Amino acid sequence: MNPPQTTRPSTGAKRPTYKTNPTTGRYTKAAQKEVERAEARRAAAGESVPLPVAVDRSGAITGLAPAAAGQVVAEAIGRAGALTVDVETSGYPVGHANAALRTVQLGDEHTAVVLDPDDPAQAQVIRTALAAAPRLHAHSATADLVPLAHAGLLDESAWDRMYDTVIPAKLADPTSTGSDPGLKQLAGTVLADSATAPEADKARAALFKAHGWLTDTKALTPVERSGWAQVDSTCATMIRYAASDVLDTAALAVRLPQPPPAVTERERAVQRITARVAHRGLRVDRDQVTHLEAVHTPAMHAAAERLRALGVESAGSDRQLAERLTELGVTLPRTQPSTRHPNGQPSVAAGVLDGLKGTPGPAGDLIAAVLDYRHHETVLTTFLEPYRVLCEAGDGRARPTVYTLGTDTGRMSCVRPNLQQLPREGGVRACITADPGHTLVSADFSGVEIRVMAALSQDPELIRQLREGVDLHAMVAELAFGPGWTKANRYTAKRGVFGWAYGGGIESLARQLGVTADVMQAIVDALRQIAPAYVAWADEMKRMVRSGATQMPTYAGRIIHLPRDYPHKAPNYAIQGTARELLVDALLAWDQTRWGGGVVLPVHDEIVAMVPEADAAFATAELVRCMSRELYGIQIVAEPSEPSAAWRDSV
DNA sequence: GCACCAGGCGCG
DNA sequence: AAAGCGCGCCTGGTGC
Repeated sequence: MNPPQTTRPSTGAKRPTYKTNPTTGRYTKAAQKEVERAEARRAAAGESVPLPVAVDRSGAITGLAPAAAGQVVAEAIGRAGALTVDVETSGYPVGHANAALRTVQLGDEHTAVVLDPDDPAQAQVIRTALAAAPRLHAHSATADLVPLAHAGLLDESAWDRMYDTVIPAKLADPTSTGSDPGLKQLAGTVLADSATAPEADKARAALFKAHGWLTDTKALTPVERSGWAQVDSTCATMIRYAASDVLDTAALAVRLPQPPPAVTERERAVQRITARVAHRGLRVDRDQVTHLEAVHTPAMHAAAERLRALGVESAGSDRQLAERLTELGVTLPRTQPSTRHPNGQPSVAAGVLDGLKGTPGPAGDLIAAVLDYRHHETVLTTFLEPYRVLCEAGDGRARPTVYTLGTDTGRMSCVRPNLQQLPREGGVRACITADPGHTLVSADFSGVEIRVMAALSQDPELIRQLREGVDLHAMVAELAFGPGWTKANRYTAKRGVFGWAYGGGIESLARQLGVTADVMQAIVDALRQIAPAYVAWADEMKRMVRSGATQMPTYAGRIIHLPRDYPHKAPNYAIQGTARELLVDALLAWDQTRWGGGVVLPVHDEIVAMVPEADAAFATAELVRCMSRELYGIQIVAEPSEPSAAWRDSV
């Protein structure tokens, strides 16, 4: 093994020459400032050390030859029996023109080696180490494995060996790990004083600030503004920052409480399945994006014009809107009090405005215009524009990351882009398409919440209704509104039942539903009469939390951590968390079919999967089979959608 | 000019 | 005492 090189001072860029005053020979004021700024930047960056380097927990940096780096990594694998991996990128998503893998960090909790993947010798070290490690650790592994796979440094089979620290972190009681699963916060909470990441991140932030670079970059952030793209990866500050993630992740891997192996394996399996969409992506139909933009853009502008004519200059300003509506004689409710607004602010939310839609005169026109404006604005800015950017700045594919334990109930979440929140109507979903020769099949659980309610509470009446296909919401509507109940009454009853089942108060729900407290009370009385065992079960859940029992095991063995300070949330956590396990089981079952290796997208109670065109009908039937099962004697049922090359509206 | 918050809204 | 639940992303507005 080569002896480690000693750390050496910066060889950085040549210092620029500055203007001096010709008579005095001194720097001008502006030049003086420039000198100071350059000095501050150098100080924030620290010395520069060519990669690869090794970094220990004290932050000491040791320069290495590539072969020696491989040796240090091999020793870490030997010590830990696993390799912790982390990467730094340019901050742009894979597929984007500016996407780049900048450094790769490998090691254990004692030593992290920072490598430059652009150097062929170091790339080989990375490849060899990643292939050799019997186990891999990362925190939020998708962010590391996807860029590594795209750089050809590993393949998706690496998931078979990945033990993501997010899994034990999110399975643990959030009061012990903090609600934010981000590594910096988690390391600070779990590792306390021995954490290296929080301080390293502070230094990194100071460096970005000294250069005026952005931390929070978007797809359209100019590359010269992005700190992640611009920063010198060989400066001590970035080396320590990069290394700290490995050091802390490796430490977390051995310190986080380990769930039962069967639970861990189940979570690893579903993470592997949902990671495919992040690796391979789904094709965005640019023509559909263009078509919808051509509809929504002029409509939004027209609505903004109407708003101006009615006295609201800035169409997106809720404050101006509230002011104008008040001038026109409308009384608005107030939002929740906060530190900034101790009395709340006048609320102009859709729920409020919907109830005022019929107001005669300019106020009514104003409300109609703003609801119209908001709709078009949301569709354009939240969905269509980001999709267009994926086509123009990227390769036309959306590669969302699915967080399989994204929420405190255990539900999954989805980011960059969040394909779980696409409008059900209006053709936005059709922007997401299958690859040529393939089709999207999908199915959703029917009435899964009510079925889980019945399963958990074992309410005999709910069970009977589900078996006989009786409409609970219609029964509630009949009891609450009388025999002449309407479809609208049934919808109100449905919202009331779920709202109350999840802990809502009569007054607050009545306000949300736009009914009197008496009507809301009648809905609740009806539910109590129809499903008393369910109501008793919900009460018992809350009582348990109040008495300190906050751990509810699901049928799959995962513990749902009920929020100690909010007993009224317990029934919802139990139901939502149990329904999540049904989704996991369906994904695991789907993975055992012949389409198992393909791209899937879970959407809480729906699964979308890409399959070869010719298989559409059979695959749909199989997907329904994978989603169907029995839960505590209750049939869990799935409803297929028509297969299609583009994701279909859901109504 | 950036980071952060609140309100709002998309989904389940 | 009472509190519908869970998310992610957008804009406007504020504060540094």
